[in-house]
Amino acid sequence: MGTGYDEETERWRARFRNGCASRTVLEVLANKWALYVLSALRRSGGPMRFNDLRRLLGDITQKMLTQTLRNLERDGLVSRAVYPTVPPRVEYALTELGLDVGTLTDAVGEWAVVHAPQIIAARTHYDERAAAGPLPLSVGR
Amino acid sequence: MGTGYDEETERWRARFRNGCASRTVLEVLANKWALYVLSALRRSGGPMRFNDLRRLLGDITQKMLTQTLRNLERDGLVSRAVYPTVPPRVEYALTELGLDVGTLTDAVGEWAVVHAPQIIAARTHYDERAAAGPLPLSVGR
DNA sequence: CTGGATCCTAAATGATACTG
DNA sequence: CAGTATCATTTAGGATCCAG
Repeated sequence: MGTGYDEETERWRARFRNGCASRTVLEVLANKWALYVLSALRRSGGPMRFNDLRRLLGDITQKMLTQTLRNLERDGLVSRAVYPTVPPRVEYALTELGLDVGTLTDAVGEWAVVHAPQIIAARTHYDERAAAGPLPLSVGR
Repeated sequence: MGTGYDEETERWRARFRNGCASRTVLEVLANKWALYVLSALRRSGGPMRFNDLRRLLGDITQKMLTQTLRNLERDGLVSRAVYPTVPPRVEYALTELGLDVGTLTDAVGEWAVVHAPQIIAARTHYDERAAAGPLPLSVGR
């Protein structure tokens, strides 16, 4: 027994049932701080220490910075170098993969500067209509 | 009194303090189902009814499909047309903006098919090392 | 200086039952 | 058919304190 879908459709469905590559990438980037940490490391052009990042990012807590850096390290975008001096010195830098993801975030950024305003506008418009009470009956277009 | 950063750095910090456009876009796309719903509507090339989407997506619940569609509609990516027949008939389709976001998700997809395997590999490698116990002392590299 | 450990709140997701 | 409402569970994010 099949599912009632043709083979091409089945392939399309299978693609996201077992983990879609696009979503893996989006999950890496879409948490609250990842983009900013990557951007900071990119801007510096070299390694940055923990507290330099912390100060630059301003209102990130230690915990979230640690967590974000750990995730980026785990995903291979950031490298972590520990110098066992006292006081300790830890430097974070982009890996090749982390550098490469910059081409993608640039693409996102370019699309965003053009279209994010439209999204915001649509959102505002939608919220205003919703606040005005239930629609009379949106028939067709 | 300033913050101790130069003007260019201050501009960089300000950019994400009050809402970064890239993050707005990522937040729209990075929930569990948005990408798949957009992809389904794109594939169909025309409007789709609620239960057609539901069946095609397979294991999405009614609630999550409704929620995802509402958000996409609110953000201006999807349009909703209600035909007050009985039983009711509701059709969802991509707006121009929703169609346009396809160029972005394509870019994400292309980067992803090349690099997601590297991310997965890095992750596995990291987890294996972590499971092997605390590292002896990672000096430098 | 770096960051681990804990406790807490809020948000996302999901299961289930009900309705015009 | 296309939802809404409710409750439970999971995950993300954050505040605070402590330690090598």
